[in-house]
Amino acid sequence: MTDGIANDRLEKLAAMQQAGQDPYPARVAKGQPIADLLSDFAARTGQIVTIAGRLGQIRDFGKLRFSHLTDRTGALQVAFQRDRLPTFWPERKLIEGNDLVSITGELGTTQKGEPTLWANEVTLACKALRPAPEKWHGLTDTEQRYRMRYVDLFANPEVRQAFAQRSKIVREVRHYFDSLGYLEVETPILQPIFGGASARPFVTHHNALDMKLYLRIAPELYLKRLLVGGMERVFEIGRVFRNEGISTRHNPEFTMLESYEAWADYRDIMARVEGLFAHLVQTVLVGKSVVHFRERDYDLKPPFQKARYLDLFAQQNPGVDWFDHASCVARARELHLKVDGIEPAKLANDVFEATVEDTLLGPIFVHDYPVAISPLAKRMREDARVTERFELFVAGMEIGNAFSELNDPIDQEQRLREQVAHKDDETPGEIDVDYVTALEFGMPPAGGLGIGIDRLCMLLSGASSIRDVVLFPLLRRLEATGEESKGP
RNA sequence: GGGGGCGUAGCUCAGCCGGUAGAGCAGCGGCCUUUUAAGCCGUAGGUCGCAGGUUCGAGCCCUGCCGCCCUCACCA
Repeated sequence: MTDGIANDRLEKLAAMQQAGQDPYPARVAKGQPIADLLSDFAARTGQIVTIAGRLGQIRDFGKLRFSHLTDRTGALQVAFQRDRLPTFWPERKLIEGNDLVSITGELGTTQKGEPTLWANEVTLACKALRPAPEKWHGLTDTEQRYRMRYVDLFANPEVRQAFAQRSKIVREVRHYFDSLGYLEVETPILQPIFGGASARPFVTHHNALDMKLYLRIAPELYLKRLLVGGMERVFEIGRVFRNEGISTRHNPEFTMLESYEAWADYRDIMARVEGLFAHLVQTVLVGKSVVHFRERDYDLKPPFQKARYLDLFAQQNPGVDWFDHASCVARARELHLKVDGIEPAKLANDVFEATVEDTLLGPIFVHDYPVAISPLAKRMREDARVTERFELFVAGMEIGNAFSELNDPIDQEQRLREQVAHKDDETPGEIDVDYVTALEFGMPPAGGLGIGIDRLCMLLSGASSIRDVVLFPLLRRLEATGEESKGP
């Protein structure tokens, strides 16, 4: 396993150990945040301070050497001067670029005016046995960046920044719902029956109970049980798992926000979504509501456009009746879509996706979806063929999905029964009877919402691939070779 | 699963028509007290993704495989 470890670094490590120095001390002098030092640097000139972090490449001038030290908040130049470091100087070469160090010294500037810490004391905090990637380009090979994200993160500051942004987005989403009196809850990830969406699940097994379990594809059915229980405003931000293809918009595990609010309908939830975006624009984007995503600009400042699902369908498919199977089949053939063995409702929706989705630059709310593709949504008062449901699209990408929740247990059971009857790989094999029972106890009228947090992050940070907002995207395991195959 | 692209030193990349494997950075040995992609001199570093094949000769051509990226399909 010494592959990639430079020999000279091992030699330096051995030299230090021989000299009685610990290359991996448990504790070193803690550093002050570099950003704090830089914020009022002029006033701090002459102060003795300690900073700690990773050392950059060293620029050597004989009796003077420069480097930069990076911590979580920023980077500061460090100068090592022979005359200031009588004991450290002879062994200065044992500490090199990419090592983690704690340095105490005096703040000052160089002749060129660069803020600099003039080191008086240097302590190795951790010897790095592998060098940093190339200083100018960083790590660019995408495969390496994903497989060794830890290197990507320290070598490419903009990557650190992107994930700091993700953290901020999640925090502000949480803050928004919190401020509306929603309770944050956690529901089962291991589920005996999967439901709440349409996707193939990951399957696992509990040994002690000898029970088949699924990793959740959505938390929906559990969250709505909480509405029955009187928790009138709840939300969950958590991982869901879908055993589907991988693409720039799909990772097998991703983060979903779901929220449910009693005594609200989908119109109220639409307002909540706009409120959420207004909040994110203000906090995360600091007022700059236009984001650049995949070669285009999008203004995320509400209010958003609205359009009926069936109107959009009719616009792009003139003369085609969504509810008439024969006419949808003809249109699907025209579009070279798969027709055989596809449920009529799914086929009609496939036509919608093929013809409409790409045109939804948005942000736009598409609303009033047909019942057949909305098994958990309440029917519209005016037209029982469609439901009170909307999806939010930006850049042709589905960001959110919401509806007035179906709370009629009899209608719900019927729809679940139909689903199971037309079961495919993505339908639960059985009805979640307990969920129907819960509805029988009475669930208040409510509006629910689901938002893909990863896609939201993509949009807000302009990342064109979901892998750029997921720290450790799923990759195929590399074939173990020889001794590397030995595991713990 | 289909189509396209890529894989060469630790990193970033060259490598022409098939003819001894290259550079920069990082490293190592020197010189240098104000650099910040420091500079200069010297030095070391390779299973060219893997396995076959064609050829006098393969990083380059052919076949298969592995991995990654893009794209289409799939994925409400």
